[in-house]
Amino acid sequence: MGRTLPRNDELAERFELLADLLELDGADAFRLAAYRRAAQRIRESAVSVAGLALEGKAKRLAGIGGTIERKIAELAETGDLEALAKLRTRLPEGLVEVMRVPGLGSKTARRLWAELGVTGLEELRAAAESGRVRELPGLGEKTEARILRSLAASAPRAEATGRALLGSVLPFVERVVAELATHPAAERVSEAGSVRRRAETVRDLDVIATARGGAELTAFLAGRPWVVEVLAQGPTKATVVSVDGLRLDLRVVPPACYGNLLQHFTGSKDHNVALREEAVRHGLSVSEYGVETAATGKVATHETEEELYVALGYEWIPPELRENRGELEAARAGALPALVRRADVLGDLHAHTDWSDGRVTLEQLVAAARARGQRYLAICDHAKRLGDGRLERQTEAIRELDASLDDIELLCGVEVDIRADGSLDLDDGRLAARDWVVASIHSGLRDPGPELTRRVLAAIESPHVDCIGHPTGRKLNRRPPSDLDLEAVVARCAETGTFLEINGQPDRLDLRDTHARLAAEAGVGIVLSSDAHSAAGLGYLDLAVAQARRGWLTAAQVVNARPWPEVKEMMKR
DNA sequence: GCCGTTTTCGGCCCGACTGTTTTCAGTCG
Repeated sequence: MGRTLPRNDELAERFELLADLLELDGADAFRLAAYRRAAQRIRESAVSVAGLALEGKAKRLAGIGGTIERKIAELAETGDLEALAKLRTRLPEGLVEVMRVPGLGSKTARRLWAELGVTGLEELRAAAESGRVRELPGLGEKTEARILRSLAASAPRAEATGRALLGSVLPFVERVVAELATHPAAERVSEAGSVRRRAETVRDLDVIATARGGAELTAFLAGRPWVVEVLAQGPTKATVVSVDGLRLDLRVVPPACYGNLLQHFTGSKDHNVALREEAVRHGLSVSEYGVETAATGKVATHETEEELYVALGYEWIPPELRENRGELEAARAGALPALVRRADVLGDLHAHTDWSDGRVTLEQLVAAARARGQRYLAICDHAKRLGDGRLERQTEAIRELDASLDDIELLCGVEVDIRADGSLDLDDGRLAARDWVVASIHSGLRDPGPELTRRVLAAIESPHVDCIGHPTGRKLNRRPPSDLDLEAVVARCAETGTFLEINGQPDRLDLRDTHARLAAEAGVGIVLSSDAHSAAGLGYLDLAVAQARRGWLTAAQVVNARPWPEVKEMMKR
């Protein structure tokens, strides 16, 4: 085998840089948009796009044509792009950062370079501090002050990604929606934006409402005790900052176009752009205020999203699918999947107690699971904490508790480590006696892809391993996914009948949406897990369900959307 | 640069806000 192929995120980064430099170079805006669309498509792809390009198959991805396919192949073969090298000789690369300063853009950045010699953030700061920025025609004192504010604010923040975990904000948004709904002036209130789409991380929070008296409702929001700062407040809009530093936008809209506005503010941007482009081809112009028929100039409004999508020729599309990943075509054909719902999931197959690193007793965890209506629960404490006969004693405790309960079935599971050599940290005899076995990698996550892949494939070959836990080992905002060859893992899971997990821990959500979709389409059973280490942690199952829905999964593709006896029949052993 | 149920050429979502302007360009979501 020759050089290793560039990863999708590495390819995407190259094309994003290419687009930025082209923008600074004054290239046609549609060309830049094409590179950026392609970059996003590559980043989201569940399969190696470099691999596809070398086989001439990358063109199958929407937004990638012959030119970009050749450039991907060039990157895979030479490690660089001629186009990029050429631009670098013409433009200072630091100008990209200047362009990124809020309020500035490519045009302004280019002028700052051409007229003041600014080639990076340091020179920008110096130019602003010495009052030279305000001397350029079209720029003034306010712009100069804003640049200095942005530079001061962004320096310490550079480390953080600035995006909050869905799991950490969702309960808050739900509380805000409920609070607003209790106000007498409120009529309809809904979450919107990336939270409504259940994106794994979000930058800010959006809520929209209809109301008799918008000013009253925005004033009510601004006066909530958890609000520490009011950035804007008027009759139709308020922006506040919460004690946790979360920015929340409330928009109050007329009832007649509630559907149009909810759709608009739910996004995603890519979904809306694609939807509007398609509408234009049908002689319709879509905005947040309604749908205008170009020929007559008549504007139709829609009280609900359902009416809006139907008027445009689609089935209503669940928010989790609105990422322009094929949902518009499917909705037009009436071929959207019936997504798995929370109520479909009958049991939880991955939870911990204080027999290992959980923070609750077995009894407490089981009580919480019963309160949530779980019909079965697999106790999966770490094998390495269950030596010296503790595994056997825990088994007894689980069996005894199980015998005393008739509304829930308790399973003696285990989470085993996949060691560096691919072996498991529990012997075959004990593994065979478990009801359910999750195997996970907890070490060497930065090792080269081929090594990690060998380890996971070895675990898949074990007749006792039912499911691979948090397969890529990523921690959102903290640790990138490992270089595991997921395509190879998926293929072998499909052949052996091994399941893959969507781990619902807020910072894991692993598998991610596109990988789950790839695996399920290949016929691999997907297990939705809380990986709870506490009673409240059982609620992370909801996040796993959300991620599954973003991965287009139906109940039939979810292993634990079945009663336990049927799960047992699906298992490979 | 991509794309096609009019098109292989000529389109490419739509509106709000800001700062700097006398009518708009740039930026943002």
